[in-house]
Formats: sequence, structure tokens, C-alpha cells
Amino acid sequence: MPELPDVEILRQYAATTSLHQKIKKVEVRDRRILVGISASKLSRELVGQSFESTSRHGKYCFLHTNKGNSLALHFGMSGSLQYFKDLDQDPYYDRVLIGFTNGFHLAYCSQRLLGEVGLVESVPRFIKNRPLGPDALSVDYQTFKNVLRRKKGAIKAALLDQKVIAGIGNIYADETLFQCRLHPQTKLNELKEDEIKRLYQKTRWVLQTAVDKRADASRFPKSSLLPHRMRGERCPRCKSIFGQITVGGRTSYFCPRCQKR
DNA sequence: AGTACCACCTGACGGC
DNA sequence: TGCCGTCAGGTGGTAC
Repeated sequence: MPELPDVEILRQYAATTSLHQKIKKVEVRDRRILVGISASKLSRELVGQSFESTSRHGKYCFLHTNKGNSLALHFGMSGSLQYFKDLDQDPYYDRVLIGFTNGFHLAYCSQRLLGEVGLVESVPRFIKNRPLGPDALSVDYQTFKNVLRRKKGAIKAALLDQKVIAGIGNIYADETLFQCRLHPQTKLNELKEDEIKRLYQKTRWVLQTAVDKRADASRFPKSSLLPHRMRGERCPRCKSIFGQITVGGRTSYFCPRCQKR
């Protein structure tokens, strides 16, 4: 699931449940999820510390410790967090379990193991090294325009490229392009200034709406793409059957009539 | 540089 | 019922 809005909801969840409590235990249930750190080192670094604040950049969530380093979480296609008390409530696919001295636990869950858990000393350096582009919800218009102007290929491929803009994933990219009435394969260098402006505004609207709806795409207005994003469904504007093509290796839904090339 | 394809994983679903 | 191919809201590497 997790694109920017989902990760933002998970960040808020961690912030309301897991701050200011001393970490008693860290259990790595599947070490394939760890990136750049061993299970024993992760445990050594975290036990005795506490998470004091949270942040997010694109699809990454960070829990900052009192020591100054940060737990970095990426949720892949199937990750989530669960905060609970009794171990008999331990969720399925729990890959990393953090136990606090108050008896509660924070579980990083990931069915498909496509995410990552790591520990970083400096979040800005981490973002720079990945590298990740500016966060899709915090980026200003000038920066947004500049990074897209450097690209030439299909607009959807650029929106999905985390090095360009961080946070947009497959379904919110589809919604944004539907809102802008742009075909997913539109070449970026064909975009006029006002189309880039509109793309910027719609990107923000889509992502902010998704956060407001707690990342539940089915709660988008009936007039948008997401509630209808299924094979054989029709465009809410013109009733054409949605087209389905592959762009940037991902399935794209679009209205063949409203979103001409 | 852009794109297409494979790989990493697990599970759900439809067709036969 | 069971097997098989395909697909899933992510990303990195490779080869053209």
C-alpha cells in the first residue's frame, strides 16, 4: 500500500503511540528486512533509548531517538505498524518488534518483505545519499518545476521516480494525471508552463486529500479516478471505459477520451 | 537519458 | 479441489 499518504498516516500513528517511552527490547523476527545494520547492532543502539519525535520524507518514515540517530522505515508494498500491549496480539508478518518499558510494543509488519528497516545517523545525509528528490507535499512550485524540467520522458515515469519527487506512487500518480487530463505517456518536454503549474497543484490536492481521508483511496470523490480504478470501470466524467497500459513498468489506468496524448 | 525487463517476496484471484 | 499464470499502491540493477 504505502505511498506518501499511507506513510504519513503511519507516521502520525507512531507519533501518537510510541514517543517518550524507554525501549526495553528489540526483536528482529526476519532479518531480511534490515538494511545496513545487523539485528544485534540495531538492538544495541536502540535499547535504553526512546523515540522523541518523528518525520517523513516521501515514502520514508523516521523515528528520532534521544541519542540523535533515527530509525528509518520504508514500507514497500505491504508494510504497516501496530502498537499493542499483550504479545498474544502480535500481528501477522511482524518483522521487527520494539518493546517499551510500559509493557507496550510497536511492531513493524510487512507481508512481502519488500520494505526496509535501518538506523541512520543523519536523515538529511540519508536523503542526499539515496538519493531522494524533494518531498511531494513540501516541495515549492519553483523546485517542482525545475526538477521536472530536467526530465524528458513519460510524465508518469518521472512522477514515480523517487529521485525526482519523493512520495508519489502508482495509484496517486494515476489520480493526479486524471485530474490534469494528461495521458501517462505525455512527454515532459511537451508540457507548457501552465500545465506544470496545474500538475503541481493537482499533485498537492491529491496527496493532501488522501491524507485527509486517512489514505483510503475509496473515499475519494466519485468524480475522481480512484474509486473506479478497476478493469472495465468507466470514467466518471465521460463514461468511457478506462484504458490500461504499462508505463514505467507499472499498470496505468487512464481515460482514453479525457486524457489524450 | 529513457525504457524494458528481471529480481526481490508473499498471497489472492481467476481460469482450466 | 488443485495447479498455474498473473497481478499487487515499491525499488534496484542491468542491458539495450
